[in-house]
Amino acid sequence: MDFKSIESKWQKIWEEAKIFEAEPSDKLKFFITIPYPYLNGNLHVGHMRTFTIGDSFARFMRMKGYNVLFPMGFHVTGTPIIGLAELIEKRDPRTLEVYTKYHDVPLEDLLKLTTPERIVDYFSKEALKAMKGVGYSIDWRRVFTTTDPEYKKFIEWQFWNLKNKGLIVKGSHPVRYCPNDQNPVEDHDLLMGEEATIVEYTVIKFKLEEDDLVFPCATLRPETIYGVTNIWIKPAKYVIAKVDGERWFLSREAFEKLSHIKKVELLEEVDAKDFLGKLVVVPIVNRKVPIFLADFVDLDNATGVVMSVPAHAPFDFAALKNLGLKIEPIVIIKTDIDGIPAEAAIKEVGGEINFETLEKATKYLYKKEFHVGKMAENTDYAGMKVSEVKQIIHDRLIKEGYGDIFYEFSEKPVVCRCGTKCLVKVVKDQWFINYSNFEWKKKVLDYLEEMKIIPDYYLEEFRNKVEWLKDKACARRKGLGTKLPWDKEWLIESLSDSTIYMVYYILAKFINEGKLKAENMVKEFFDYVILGIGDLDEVSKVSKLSKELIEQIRKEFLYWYPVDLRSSGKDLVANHLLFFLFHHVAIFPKELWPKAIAVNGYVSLEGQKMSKSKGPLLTIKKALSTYGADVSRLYILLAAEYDSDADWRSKDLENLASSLKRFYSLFLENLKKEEEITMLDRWLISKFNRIVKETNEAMEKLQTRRAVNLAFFEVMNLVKHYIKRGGKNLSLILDDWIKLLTPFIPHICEELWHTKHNSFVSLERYPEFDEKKIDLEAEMVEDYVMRLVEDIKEVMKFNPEAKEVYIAFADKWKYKVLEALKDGKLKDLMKDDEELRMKGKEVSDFVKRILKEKVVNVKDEEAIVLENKDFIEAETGLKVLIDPLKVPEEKRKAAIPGRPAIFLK
RNA sequence: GCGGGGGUUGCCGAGCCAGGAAAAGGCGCAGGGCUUAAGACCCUGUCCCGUAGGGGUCCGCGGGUUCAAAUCCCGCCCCCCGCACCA
Repeated sequence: MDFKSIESKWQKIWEEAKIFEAEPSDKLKFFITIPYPYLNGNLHVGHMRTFTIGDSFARFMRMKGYNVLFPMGFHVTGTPIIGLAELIEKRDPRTLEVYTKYHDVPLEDLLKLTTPERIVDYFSKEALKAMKGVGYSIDWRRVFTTTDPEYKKFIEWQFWNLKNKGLIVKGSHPVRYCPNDQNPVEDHDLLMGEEATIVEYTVIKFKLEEDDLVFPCATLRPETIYGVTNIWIKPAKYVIAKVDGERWFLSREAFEKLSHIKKVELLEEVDAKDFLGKLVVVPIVNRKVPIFLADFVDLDNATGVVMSVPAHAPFDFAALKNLGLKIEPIVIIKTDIDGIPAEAAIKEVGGEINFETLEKATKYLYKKEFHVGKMAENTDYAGMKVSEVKQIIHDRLIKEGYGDIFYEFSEKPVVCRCGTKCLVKVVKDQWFINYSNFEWKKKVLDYLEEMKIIPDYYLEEFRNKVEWLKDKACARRKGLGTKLPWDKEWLIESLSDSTIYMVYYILAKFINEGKLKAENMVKEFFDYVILGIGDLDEVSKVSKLSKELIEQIRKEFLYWYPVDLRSSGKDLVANHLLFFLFHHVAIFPKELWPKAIAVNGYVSLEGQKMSKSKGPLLTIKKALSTYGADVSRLYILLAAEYDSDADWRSKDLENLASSLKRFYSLFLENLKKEEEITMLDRWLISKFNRIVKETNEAMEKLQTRRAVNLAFFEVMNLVKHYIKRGGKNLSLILDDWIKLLTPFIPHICEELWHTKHNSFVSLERYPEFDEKKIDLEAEMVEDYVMRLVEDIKEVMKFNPEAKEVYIAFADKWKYKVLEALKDGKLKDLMKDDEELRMKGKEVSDFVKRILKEKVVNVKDEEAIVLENKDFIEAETGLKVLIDPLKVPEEKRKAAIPGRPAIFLK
């Protein structure tokens, strides 16, 4: 058999029969969406995981009787595609290598992709091919690309809507910036320092006693201002610069950095030594403290001027000690530490005074004081928590004119791909989406409690992320996309133009049919169709669309919306999925907010992380050509559950492929008609029915791994057992088994289904649990036989020479006692039954044992053994004889109902 | 640092939310079958002990609750992911 030809055959037939094209009907609808992929490369098996989970669920719901809409589009807005086009144009060797080697793009094709348009065109065709090749049940009439003119109209409408609601604001914020490229730098544009984050230092202005020269000390612990005893500068050259109308004493590096944040003017260069011993005034505290020199001061960190708090900063403590200066540390934070905290911290981590221990001690103390520390009596905030006071003092300093902010990287150096050291720049007059808006957040938080999050522990993650979300810059200077309609200098950033586009799938069908054009898509049109606002006659007039069409679109929108499930990779939790919620909550009435979100994990390759830009990468194209669609689908569903990561291992794929082949031929070999129904057949039906139940339960929770495990492997085990036991009527479950597997391996199932039927199994009803099919008797009998075989085999270990096995069943009285015990009438029985009373001890031992062991309760043990004699003999290689007399008495006595005595000879 | 997830038998990975199996499944390994042979496939075994169906020790570490804990509680150690203006 050739799975690949089966797959393309059914894909073609499905497409021709249009069975996945969804139209409103009187059935219950189910609208499932997966985030459209970003097309700066070919789709890979990571995409395949997310899409396959979605597709299996879409197929499952379809078979459950829902009218399922599963659409797809392509995301191309933003900068990476432009960047890629430039790199290809430049014939960048690394890019050419990655795209030919990992993205499977033939070199001749790749070399042509020198413009964003060609890249979009090329990869969208490839993506379409790949997705169709996996057999996704997508309604392809609704496909679109985010640079379509109609899409831009939609985005413009969305942004006007947000703006009118006051959710778009202007502001400034710090970004990582390359002074050479004069552009913000993204992670993948970095040579070094990807880990670095932007840290906000508080700058505290200490003024020189004799004039107004400012010593701006940068600190992460503004609350320690009460403990300042001196300030430190490095014995080196500094500069004096004009900053905000003041004269600041700064390192040369700090001056450079500051020049990107605010207007600064270099006044003169000075030598630190000239300031040694001069006095400065500590703001708020109004204490005069001296300036000292210290080598540990880093000119390239923040301002290059630091304040000294020996009681709470191990470096300061050690430096003062080293200088032999008699300066008394001032303790201003209380924890459980006695004495001087900095000193204690140094002791705690090892005592040696060197850079490493001081670093460790600093970290230790910072952590401790931040979490459990309280401000001491000699401060303005006695008794308050350090964690709270920190912010209060920071704000107070700025408010009173003694403070400022300085941004710095947490790790250094941070180097751009061009080789230049990056710095932090504050971008001004930027457009933001006002996610920090309290009421907006509140609405989202409240709604989270109502919606379904899969897996459920992600609810907590979402709550936290909503709290944490700050305003987001939503516009850029560079990239593909839609211009901000009220400020055409700016392009709407790509995470912001992809938040409510699920609406667009409903419009896209009409657009692709040519019924709806960009020129029709005016504000009134969207307002009416999406929000139900406006007058139909008026809307028809300004949009130049017929009233019928407008009404139809409105109706279809209301039929399909809201989104019932958005299923996505976990990388989108802290960004897209949040924005998706925020924008829905802001724009739509509550009944149109999304119902559920599901999150799945990544895929690695033989234990290695995949990377689009560095490799390794396995494209869907390659996976399909190597393993085929159904094998890949089954594998990726099985590889991991929920958000845990899956590891793609070719060895396992191969094994799975042969299992599928076995399944395929097993099916074809067992098509023949049923013979008489036996106890074993009843067992098969009963057990299968249990699996049907569990598979349904698993799918309802989107546990595809569990579902596949049950529907394929567990059933396979049943079938193997059944055949080994001599079962002849496998066809009893085959139809249902095929249906059970259709969401996962639709092509093979469709092929096998058509050996007997003319319908599409993709549209059949999914098997449901049927209580009546549970057959406890048949299950018990099977358990009994297998237990007996197991026991005989166990004993065979000790008597490998045995030729025969003698079986003796438990004495009659034991069955009587068991019955009575079950009915709770054991006491009565013992009273009435003379024989049992005689056996007092024996009876109580027996009762103890059956309470401990699970008793298989079957009716006629002898009949069962006789019926299965052939099987037992075949399994054990022993001759089975029912002859109590040949079984030694002590063994016979040990027999209990359901577990006969056996004796090997 | 903050937040989320996790540490299970050689490996991967269920089970733990609803406490009562040496602990599913797969891989690997060993033995057997099949085959001219290899591969594939099928069967059996895979913590330790045991000449009778049994016993013992196990689920990051250390405590606790319980007749009973991988499963509940407390403390500790370690690992992974996110922290943005970027898709």
